[in-house]
Amino acid sequence: MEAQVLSKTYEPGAVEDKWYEYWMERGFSRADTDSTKAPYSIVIPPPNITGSLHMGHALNNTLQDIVIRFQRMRGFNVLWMPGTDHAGIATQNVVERKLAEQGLDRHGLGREKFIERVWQWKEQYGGVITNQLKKLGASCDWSRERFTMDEGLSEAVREVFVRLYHEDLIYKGNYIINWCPRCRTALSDLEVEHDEESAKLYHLAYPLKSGGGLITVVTTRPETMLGDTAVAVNPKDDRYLVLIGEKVILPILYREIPIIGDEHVDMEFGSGALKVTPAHDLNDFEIALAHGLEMVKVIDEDGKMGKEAGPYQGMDRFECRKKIVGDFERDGTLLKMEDYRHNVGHCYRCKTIIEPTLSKQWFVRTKPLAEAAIQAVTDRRTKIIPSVWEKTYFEWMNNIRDWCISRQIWWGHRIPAWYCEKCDEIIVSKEEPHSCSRCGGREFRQETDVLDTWFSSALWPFSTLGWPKETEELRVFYPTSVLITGFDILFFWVARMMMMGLKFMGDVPFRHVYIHALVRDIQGRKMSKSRGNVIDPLLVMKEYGTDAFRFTLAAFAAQGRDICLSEERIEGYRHFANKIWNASRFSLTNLADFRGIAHEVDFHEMSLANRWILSRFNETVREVTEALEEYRFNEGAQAIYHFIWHEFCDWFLELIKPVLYGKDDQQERTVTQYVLMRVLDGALRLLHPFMPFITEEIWQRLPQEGKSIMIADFPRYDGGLRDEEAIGDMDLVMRTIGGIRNIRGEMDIAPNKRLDVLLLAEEDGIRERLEQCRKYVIHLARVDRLSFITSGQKPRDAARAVLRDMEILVPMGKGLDLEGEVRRLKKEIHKVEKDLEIADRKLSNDEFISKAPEEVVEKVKLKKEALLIREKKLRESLGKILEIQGSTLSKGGR
RNA sequence: AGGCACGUAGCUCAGGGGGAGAGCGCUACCUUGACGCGGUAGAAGUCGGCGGUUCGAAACCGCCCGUGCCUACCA
Repeated sequence: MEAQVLSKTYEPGAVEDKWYEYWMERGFSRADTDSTKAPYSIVIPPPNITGSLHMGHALNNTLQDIVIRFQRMRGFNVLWMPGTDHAGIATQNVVERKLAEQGLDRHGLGREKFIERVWQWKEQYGGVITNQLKKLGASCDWSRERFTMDEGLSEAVREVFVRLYHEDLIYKGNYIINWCPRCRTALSDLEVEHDEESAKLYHLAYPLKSGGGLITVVTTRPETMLGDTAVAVNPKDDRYLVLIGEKVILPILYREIPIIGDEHVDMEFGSGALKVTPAHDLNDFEIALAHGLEMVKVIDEDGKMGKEAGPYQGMDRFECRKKIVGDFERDGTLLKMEDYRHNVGHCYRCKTIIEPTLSKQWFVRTKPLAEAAIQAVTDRRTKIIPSVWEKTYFEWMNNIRDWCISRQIWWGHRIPAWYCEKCDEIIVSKEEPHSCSRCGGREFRQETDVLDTWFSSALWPFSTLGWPKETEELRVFYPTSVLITGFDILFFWVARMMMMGLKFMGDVPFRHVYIHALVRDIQGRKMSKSRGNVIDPLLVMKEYGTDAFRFTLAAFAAQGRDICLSEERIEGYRHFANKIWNASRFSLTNLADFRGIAHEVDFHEMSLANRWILSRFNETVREVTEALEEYRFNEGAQAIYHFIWHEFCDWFLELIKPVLYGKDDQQERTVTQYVLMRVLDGALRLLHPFMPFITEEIWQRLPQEGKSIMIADFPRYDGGLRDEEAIGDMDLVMRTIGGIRNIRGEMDIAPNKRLDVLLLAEEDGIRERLEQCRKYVIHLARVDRLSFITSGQKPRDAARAVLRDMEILVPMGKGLDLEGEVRRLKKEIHKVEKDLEIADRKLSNDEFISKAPEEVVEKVKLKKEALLIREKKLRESLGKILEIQGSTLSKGGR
């Protein structure tokens, strides 16, 4: 017998890289456009090239890999399309910071040189995250890896831009946008984070032009008063009605501005009079448009006061605020200052306070695109899972606003628009134009703005497949099967892919959208570097093994919104991996001399243990398959966990040990080896999507011919293996053994002491069934002699366990702990009585009898009968014990 | 301000209209020839509170309390 040499514990570090390389070298994850198999595809949410693997990536990609491996094993032609995102602002910031360390800045370098530097940086560090994904086991088709700025994708971006522009779905316009003075770029609404902050609410008095009156306005940003071009009041407001049409003298600058009536003004808030600063507030901007007001920009791109700011020119906006407040105070026109909490917008990248600013930007007209995207989800061409997110999706889509897509940075897709040097005509085309369509001029300057990073991301599901070319990839793999992502980018990304996919492909980009939770720390906080609460997935993988980590993520994936990762859980699943390892070690040792079976064995001829485990395995196949089909990762994980540990290891392996060790029945031994082999192999396959590495490591040692478990068939449910009788008989065995063990525990009997056990089973068939599996009971409960008795033969001095269909007695002689036994029996009687009470209450309720479904009533009746029998037996037993106790006492035994 | 989640054993969390579950932790015992990263047994919860629907609610509905998140142009 050649012994397999396996170490006593599973060491993940030693095998993970080896198998990943093996898979990749042999191209097991490669998709094939010529395949006759049905296609199954997922596009990865492309991580930023600046990124390094965090918990969110780990969860997201683990779930994708589980689905991908599952579907691949089920026989689909699988494509998992990988790639990375150029991450405009983020990447530019990183490189700028690096330059700053060398005392350089991008302006000194110039645009071209700077972009060159970014590409260099990308070559050097951009692959970090993809290597980390490989560590995680992600079975992407790396031969197709794409980057949002590579040539093909850039062409797709230009194509889309040009087509949208010519359909008037992209326009350039003056608008108030979110400006980050530090990044010096416009941001979309989504890129602004709102946080509640403490501030002051200033009450400022503006003098009326006609005579000595004053009107009070209220603001949190006094410095913007320099750009005020009106004061607005609600036309329904009696206090101010007469003032509408009057003029106000703007303090400090002494500009005349009108008092206007506008219904948007809230009469309840502050004084009910609103200072209108169209160039620095969205709301004011809209009022100004409606009333044809002037728009005066007083804050510049760098956050400093501009030339319209009069005496404050050149000051930082917050310094200016202090100064102006001081000036008002001095003049006695600062009427009040109160504490106030309100939301302030911050740049999502650098946390600088956003300055709403009037600016000329490029926009996508989103409403026409959104209609189709709403329709596609309404009629379920794309299904959002879990469906609660549909509501959020609709809410946003229905209230969508035009999308500001231009960014004043350098790293990104430069907008394909050119301005004629002679007449300023805008020409939008994929390549630089030859001559101006209006004046025939031949000199052009290209638009300097680049596109929002999410613009190229929106095209990802088809641009990565080769669009605008008509490729085989598009034909086979579009629409993709599912998109798996966190809810934090539902609007940023999912919604926009829906719009673009429908617009340019004429079909939804994915059939399903599965939204998973975000990973938070143990206090439920979002993990972030600044909070210092990050758990580094790479360290976790190193310490506990990738498989244990992946399994933990899958097991946690149920929660709606949050996953608070606990290291104890990961440790628990490391133990699970080790358990699998050792069960396999045991199995392999005992399979060493297995040479296969001569001919197929009839399932119904097999031993109880064999039929039972095959039947249970089969059920587990069904559970795991159904769970994964519906993205219920935690349920799949739990089903396979329970099967392997608590059925395969706890019971099956223990049950078959005598068979494997014994030499007498070679036929049963061979069949059992066969079943062991089959179930172990099947369990590994079921587990493979969750734990790819350990399953491969073990599977390769099994006597089989396959190249890799990764491309082996996923087990299929087999109706022929369903065996209710085996399940029922094993239940009897397990309860009997449990009863004996319980007595052992309660009576404090040493585990290795062999017992004489008496079974009283008078019900029909129970005794016969138990007779057939007595060997299991004898072995696992460490029984010396197992005898069946009738109720007349009950010994007095026995510890007993009363089950619903039998009694287990262990004669104890003098060793019987009378008091302990009395206590235990009383406790059980109490429990039974309580259950009886509940059953009685139900059965004596006429309405229950008449209204509850028949099977429920029947169930309660049966239960009551069983309880009554059990109660009777327990009382009998108690009586016996008390009798002994009484006689012992009367003999003066105490 | 609106909206959406969540509140179940000491901890982390499943489940979900008819007998309260798992893992970890805890207690006791066990080096039984795969595994002490193990085994066996055990203790432990008025399923956030109050109402309602129902024959029956931990689950469905309403309100309240607590927590978290998302959306929003109240200066």
